[in-house]
Amino acid sequence: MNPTIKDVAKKANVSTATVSRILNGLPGYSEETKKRVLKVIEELGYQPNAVARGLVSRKTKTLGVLLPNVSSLFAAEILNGIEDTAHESDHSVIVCNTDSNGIRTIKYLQVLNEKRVDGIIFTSEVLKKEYYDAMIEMDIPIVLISTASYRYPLPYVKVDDKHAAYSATEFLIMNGHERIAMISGTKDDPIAGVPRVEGYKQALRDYGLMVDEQRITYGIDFGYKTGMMGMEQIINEMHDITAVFAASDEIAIGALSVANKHGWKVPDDISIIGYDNLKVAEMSIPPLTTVAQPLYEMGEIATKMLFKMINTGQTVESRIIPHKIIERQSVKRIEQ
Amino acid sequence: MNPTIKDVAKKANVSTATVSRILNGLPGYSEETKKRVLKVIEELGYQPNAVARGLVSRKTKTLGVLLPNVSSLFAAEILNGIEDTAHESDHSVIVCNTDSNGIRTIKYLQVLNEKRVDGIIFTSEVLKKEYYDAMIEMDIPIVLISTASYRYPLPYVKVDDKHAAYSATEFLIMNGHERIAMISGTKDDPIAGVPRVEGYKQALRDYGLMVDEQRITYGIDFGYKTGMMGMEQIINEMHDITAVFAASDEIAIGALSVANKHGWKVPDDISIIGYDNLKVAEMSIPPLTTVAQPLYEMGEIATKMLFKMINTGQTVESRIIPHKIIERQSVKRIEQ
DNA sequence: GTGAAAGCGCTAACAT
DNA sequence: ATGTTAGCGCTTTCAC
Repeated sequence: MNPTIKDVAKKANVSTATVSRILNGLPGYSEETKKRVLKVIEELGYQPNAVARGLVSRKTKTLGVLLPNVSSLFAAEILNGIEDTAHESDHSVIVCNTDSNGIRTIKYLQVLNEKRVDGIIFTSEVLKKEYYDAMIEMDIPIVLISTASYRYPLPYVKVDDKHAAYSATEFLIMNGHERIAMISGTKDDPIAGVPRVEGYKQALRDYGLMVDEQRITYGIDFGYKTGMMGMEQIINEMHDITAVFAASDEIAIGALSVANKHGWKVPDDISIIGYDNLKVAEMSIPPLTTVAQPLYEMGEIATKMLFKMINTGQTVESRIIPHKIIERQSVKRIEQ
Repeated sequence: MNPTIKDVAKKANVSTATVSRILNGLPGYSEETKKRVLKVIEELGYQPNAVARGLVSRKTKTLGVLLPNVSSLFAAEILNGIEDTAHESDHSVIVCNTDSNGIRTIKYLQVLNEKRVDGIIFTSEVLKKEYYDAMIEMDIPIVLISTASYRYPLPYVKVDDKHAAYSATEFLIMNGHERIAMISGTKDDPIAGVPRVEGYKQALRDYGLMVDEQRITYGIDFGYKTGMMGMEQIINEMHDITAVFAASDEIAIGALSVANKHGWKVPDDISIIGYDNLKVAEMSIPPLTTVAQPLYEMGEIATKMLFKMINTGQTVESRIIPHKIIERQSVKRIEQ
């Protein structure tokens, strides 16, 4: 059995109040008793019970993180940033793999509420009304990562998707490409879908190039398979394309595979630019040029925002994080 | 303010005991009062406080998971299996990124103890004496994944590393290869290092092939860079090699990149077999032949073992999980 | 500088 | 079938 504060108090001949003060650095005891109590704590191997502490203090020093897919590199890097930052401030994080499943998400929100976590980070998914309602009910600080809601006033941390997609397309254009295809993910995803397609179109328009809906391919997610299917379609149906903008690195890597399978050399026969800058981007053949989202930092920033809200009780400003192009070897400069 | 069980009791004109019984499915109330209480719970939006509950029941329904590197695909898949399984049994999981750092690990163990988690899963790292001591002190169920300790009696879930490495090497031999190099990870890692090298040597010996220490390359970890450096060395110093056994998929992918950079075609000029079967293994060019560790399932199995220990209080048998060769396109059959 | 005691929200033993 | 009550291990107010 773990010793309790009472055991410590008894053995040190003080009250539990004094032990508590010493443990929490509050004033109200002499150096001498402090020394004595600390010695007893040491001897007993006493470790305070955080559950009891949480009950009275109404602070559990734990955060909840909701992710659609823990096993993706994307989520893993964000989670890493969150966990490191939480740890620095002595907080634990509970991971919740929502699987993009509505009822599972609601279930998690309920569990996090029952466990009285101090704050929640909600990642990479569209914020449905029912989620928002449940969150409001909980009345604790919440920060969004890589998603945003214009209907609901929750602070978020994300890159400007439209702008980032614009930059990627522009990069291709600056390298001499004029017939550029795009492999998008889910067609009507309001976060990673629509805005990226719009950024792509906008860039083409701004540089006086033709926007052709036929050059845009959609998939069922932002994964490898979507990239493979998109590239198949491009190779089979679009014969004059010189470059493709992939809406994610996984898509880009799927595209790379298919290009390779068909004997197309990247970047000599076709250029590809990705989106995200996952670790795999530098491990691909050839290393992938991509527009980077600083995932780890986004997790870090969101967590710091959350702490600010937790500690001050105030709301905090959303943050648009700058993206940047990471130039590697999947895009070729071509001369007109 | 969240309503408490008292609020519910008062509004429903019953005692808190009755509410508690209804909440926990214990006998002792009429259908009618149950209906009435449930209605009040609904109206008030009451959610039981798991912290208070945990204090009295001494069960927090949360598990702690220690991982050396959350952002690796390897860890992410194990974590995924753990989280899913825990969720099925209504438990939460706290992730702890140890960063392979001793003092950080001890710190986490302490936090998990203070938070009174019901069990711990310790992953992919050598179990030091100080960790073990801290664990014993906590006196809660613990399961190891992808690591084991012969000195300490903790149940584990892992593949037989030596055997798996043997299988990989044997696979190469069966495909006609006789001069096989190996890119290992950390030289004296007792789990993923030494046994895999031994399995490799054993296979060569068993098939009457020469074991040459010069054909083994060591790195600083089991990552991409190690693979790159190893392959550089193989290309520069070992001219008659026809196949290489990489001690991890990341190593294999690093090797793939370097081979490609030097204009060596895989598998035509050199064959490569990996280890792990991460998701990236099928995304590489060419898709990687590898010996699979069922990571997700290992997380699942370990979690179930943990629950068994938690629920029965009994110890449980360690599990050696079968590995298997996943044949893709990075190994060529050669004729003598 | 220190202690007594109430209370956080719940469960469980014991009454009735 | 239902209520009373004593804790679980801690923090915190109020006394001294």
